[in-house]
Amino acid sequence: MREMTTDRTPTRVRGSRRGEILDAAAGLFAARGFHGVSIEDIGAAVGTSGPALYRHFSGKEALLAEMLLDVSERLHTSGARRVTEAADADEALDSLLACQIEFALNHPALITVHDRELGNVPEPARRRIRRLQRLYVEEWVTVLSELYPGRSQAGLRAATHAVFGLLNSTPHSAGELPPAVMADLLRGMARAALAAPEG
Amino acid sequence: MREMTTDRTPTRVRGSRRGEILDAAAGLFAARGFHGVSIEDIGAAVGTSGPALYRHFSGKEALLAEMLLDVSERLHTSGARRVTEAADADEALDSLLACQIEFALNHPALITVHDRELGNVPEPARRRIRRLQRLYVEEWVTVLSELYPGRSQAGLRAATHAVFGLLNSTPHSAGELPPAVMADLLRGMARAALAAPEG
DNA sequence: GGCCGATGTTAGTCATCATTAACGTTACCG
DNA sequence: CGGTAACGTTAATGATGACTAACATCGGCC
Repeated sequence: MREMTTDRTPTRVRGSRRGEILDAAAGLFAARGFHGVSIEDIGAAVGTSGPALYRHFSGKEALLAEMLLDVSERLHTSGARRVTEAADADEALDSLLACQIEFALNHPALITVHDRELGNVPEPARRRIRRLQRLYVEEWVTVLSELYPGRSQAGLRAATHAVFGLLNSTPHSAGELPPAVMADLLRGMARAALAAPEG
Repeated sequence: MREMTTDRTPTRVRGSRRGEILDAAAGLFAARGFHGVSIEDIGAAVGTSGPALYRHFSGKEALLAEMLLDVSERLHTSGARRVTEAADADEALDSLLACQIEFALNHPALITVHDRELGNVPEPARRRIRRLQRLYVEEWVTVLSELYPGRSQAGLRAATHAVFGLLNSTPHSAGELPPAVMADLLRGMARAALAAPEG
């Protein structure tokens, strides 16, 4: 989004290296935490050694920033798109659930890093990520307000965070259940949890 | 539990410093991650500077180990006690929920560290912590098996992890709701989520 | 009053690590 | 061909950080 690559394949495949690095870093960050992973580790994970990373990112923090920004953007925009396409609030909630579950099941490392490492992103990018996260939560709260009128915004916001926690539990119970079954289980639990009476 | 302190106050109050250090470290680890916090940081947080810690713990990892071991033990034993005291499975689940919610609301930092930093605990202690965590999950699964017969163990295990994620979301939505209201909300959501049909 | 144990302090020491420098290599493009 | 852009490589360099050493302090207890 910042780069001027001419889109002609520069030597090998397009931006393959960049993506490869981001993927490897996500896995490592999820497993050991941002400060528990060295530049060398990341390089080794993609078959290059250490400082080669600086050809693709300006630094370790920049790498993390891009990763989190990308996740926040994907969640927010795909959520927003599917919500506007939905016929009613109930369908919108289905879409939001489907998005989040699909993402959590397919990219557990990104989900993990996304809600752990915001604190390590330097300030210019941090604010943007926070903003996207806030917008994403507000999408949920808006849909839920329509679906369950009479519940307070604060309560719905807390409920939304709780459901995120529920759905993002996926990295902790990895592989115990086939993905499709897991998805159904999570959807059912989330729907029931949201429908629970407030007090 | 390992120390031979004679229980006569050694200079000031009993083990005050030890506990103080563990509390401060928990907050810091939760906020910045194990590797993002230096021994100096922890010392500064309790008013001493740096290496004073080594009078109380053999090292940074030992400190973390003790912290996680303590949390795992508290969750497991308090859970186990309240379950055996319960009249039936429904009451047992109430107790488990109450324990977990109380802990999550009162010690958000410990909860956060507990499910993030196991990987940084050195091997002798790690196995013990894992064992306690497994036992704790099995307590839940046992109660749930009795309450919802016909559901698979694997499904109930995944559901349990999901509920932990839901309840432990508390650190993310801190202070939006008064604790008592939050507790009721979480209890209601967790109960509903667990009661949701499997598919 | 002098020893001791608990608890600190400040100055090393030795690793690790992010980042930079200086120096190839390859492949395409004119 | 010669240039150049993308991509790597191996050595510094400079911080930071865990841990150790050597040296106080201070409250009780004989």
